[in-house]
Amino acid sequence: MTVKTECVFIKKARKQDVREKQTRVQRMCADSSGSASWQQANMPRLKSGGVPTLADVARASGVGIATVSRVVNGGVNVSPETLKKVQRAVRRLGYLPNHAARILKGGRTKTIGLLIPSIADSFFSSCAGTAGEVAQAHDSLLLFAESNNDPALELSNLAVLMQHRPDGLLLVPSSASNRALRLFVQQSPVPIVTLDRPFPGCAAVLTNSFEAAREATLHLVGHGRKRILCLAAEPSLYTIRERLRGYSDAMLAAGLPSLIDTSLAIGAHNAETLIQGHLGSRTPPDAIFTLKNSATTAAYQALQRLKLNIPREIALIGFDDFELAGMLRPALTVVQQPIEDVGRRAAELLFAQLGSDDGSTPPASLRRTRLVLPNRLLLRSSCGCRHSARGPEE
Amino acid sequence: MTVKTECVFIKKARKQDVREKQTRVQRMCADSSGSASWQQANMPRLKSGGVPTLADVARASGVGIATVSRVVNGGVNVSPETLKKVQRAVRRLGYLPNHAARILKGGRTKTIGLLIPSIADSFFSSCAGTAGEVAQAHDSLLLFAESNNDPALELSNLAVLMQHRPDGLLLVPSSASNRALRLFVQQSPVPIVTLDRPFPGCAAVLTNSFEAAREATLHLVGHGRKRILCLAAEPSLYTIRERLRGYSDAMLAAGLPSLIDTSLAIGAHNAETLIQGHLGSRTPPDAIFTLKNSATTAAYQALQRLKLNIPREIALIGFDDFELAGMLRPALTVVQQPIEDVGRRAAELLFAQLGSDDGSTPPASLRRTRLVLPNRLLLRSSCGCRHSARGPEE
DNA sequence: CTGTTAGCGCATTCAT
DNA sequence: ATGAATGCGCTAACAG
Repeated sequence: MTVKTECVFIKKARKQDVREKQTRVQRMCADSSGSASWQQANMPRLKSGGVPTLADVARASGVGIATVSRVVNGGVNVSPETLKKVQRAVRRLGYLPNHAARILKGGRTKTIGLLIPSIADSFFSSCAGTAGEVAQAHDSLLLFAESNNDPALELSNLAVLMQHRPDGLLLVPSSASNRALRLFVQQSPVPIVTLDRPFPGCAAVLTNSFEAAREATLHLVGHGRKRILCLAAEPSLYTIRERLRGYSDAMLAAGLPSLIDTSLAIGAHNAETLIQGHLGSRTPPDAIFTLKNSATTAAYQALQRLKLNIPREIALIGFDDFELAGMLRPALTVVQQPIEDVGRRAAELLFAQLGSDDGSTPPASLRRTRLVLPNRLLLRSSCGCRHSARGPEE
Repeated sequence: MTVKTECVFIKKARKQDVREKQTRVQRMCADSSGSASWQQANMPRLKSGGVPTLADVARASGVGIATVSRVVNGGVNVSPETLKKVQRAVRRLGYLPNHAARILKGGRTKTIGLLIPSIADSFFSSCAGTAGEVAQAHDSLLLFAESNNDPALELSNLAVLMQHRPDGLLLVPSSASNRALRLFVQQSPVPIVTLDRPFPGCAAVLTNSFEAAREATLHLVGHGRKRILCLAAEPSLYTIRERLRGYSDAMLAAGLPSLIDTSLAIGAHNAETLIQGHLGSRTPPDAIFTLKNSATTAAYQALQRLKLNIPREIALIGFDDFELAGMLRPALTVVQQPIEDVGRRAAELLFAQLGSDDGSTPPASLRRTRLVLPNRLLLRSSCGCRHSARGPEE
């Protein structure tokens, strides 16, 4: 017994040591009188050392631990007096329930994992924003991780994410053919909703890239453009592929030859050389359709430098709107994605699958839902349209 | 005993029920032969029902629970054979350590709380991005919450955040005079680093708003501008106040009258009316200095609509660079903030305070560190400078 | 090298 | 209305 006492003491001492850095109040007990009451002297030492716990509040308010728990969880079956008393202690000690302990009891963790290529990308940060709103409405927090579109990183970060036992997952899969990810999805213990790109076995919230690209291309065709250059980077991405498909489909339908260049890399300089190359060919393009925001700005920039008149000499349509697209000279015609809706709807779909806290089982059909949000061709000037500069959205 | 058995059964059944949605494999035990071995029939049911645990892996690989733990944590003091055996079981079951349980043992949670006004704001999402990189380097995850610059929301979301016991906090305080937040900071069990705005008692990573605003204003003065209108929204924010101070200081030094309008709200339309008002006055401005990104674009837009020539009729300098600032006609001169550094340095500072996992106590001086990163006046054309269109950064 | 065990803080049951 | 006791999954301190 003495041995055990000794052990306990050592343990407490260590813990004390560890928490010292984090602790504001250090109720000393070095002066505890003798060893007769080591337990009494010890108890408060340990308990008050770190972050306050239920037990601390219980002791401070002179009630049982269960009572405090009841108070914290809504205060049912607690007499008004004790309620007050405990609440005061809670405030005084700055008690906050330890989420980890709650999780361990098996309930929801009230967190949603969000795995996206990059939070610095405005597309994804917008999604994250609206998804976060929805999460907040469900009293949940967002747990972020980035994949950089790198399947390996994606997987490892996914593992880290899952260790935190999120209730569900919002995912922008780097590739649909990722074997390991596929496996993970199949045996995922929590519902997964993908954004922007589909993944087999997952619910998904997408935009109709194909149709929008098709429409945009046909719009250029309608302006009499014959040689429409389609400029893109990262053709491995689902959205890019779909847009390429839409472009090709339209060109085919119009009986025009597809001009696709997916060799565009990051950086405007490359774009300029690249575009210059195309312009110098014996059959130069009379329009450019860019499939990505960075491509759009790069192309615009390059055309500016080359002193080409937009849209007279060469028309331009970009995929994805951006804040200043309407402020440029000429204002850019773009395909506008309902970005914020993507994040919001995805989060809503996820929480729908989670069900309403109680044991209600939501319809299994949700697990395969595929939501395709419509894009919109935002006509401004760069496509050749005569655009009044005073549109409502500028 | 029978009663207890009954209870246990019910409990398991409930848990089973709850986890049913999340479970892929449902090893049935409804056909378990008789009730003689209900416990045996029950054990595997529970254990294999939900997410696999250490015990599951232990059973599957025929070793003890501690051994599995050792394997998972680096595999020291484990024979090569058992190592293989356990690792196989881990993979087969798809075991992932339950983070909550680890937390409960008192260690680091490997999460950093990030409380920012809005993740959709490119400034903060960039910060978040680099902060996330740092976190990832420290094997940590970012836990996001938004405040919308609303002290009340900030506080409540802070509470939610803290329940997850992050190891530290990255905070963009909505206001330095928030009493409750002050109190929280004082007794926070974890280190806090603020970004973009200081807060008493916290380490902070800022940019030199005052000096930069002063410099920008003086630059306009140097171009011979006399009536420089300073346009801003949300003058309650620290950064805006500092920039206003810098502007005023410069104007005073130049012997010019300060023209400040902080009534700018969100939305370009308002800006136009507002600017029109100023232009119609008997002493119209010959330059505008905007203190915020949205103000800059709004002003630019308004000037475009009013057909005013920039910079001939009116010069423009904005605070905060943005992607297309160099692509506009004319290219905008702006104060460029080291946004990504802010996030990175703040995170680094936080982890420095956290110490290197072991018990090493980092210098207490870190807790009060105030890092002021230099802004840079990026001269383009809108200020009146003759700007070669082929600068390296365009 | 390996298994057994004691809590971490909490919600929950059961007994009062 | 209240308190004591249990166990969630895990790590760390032991005993073999």
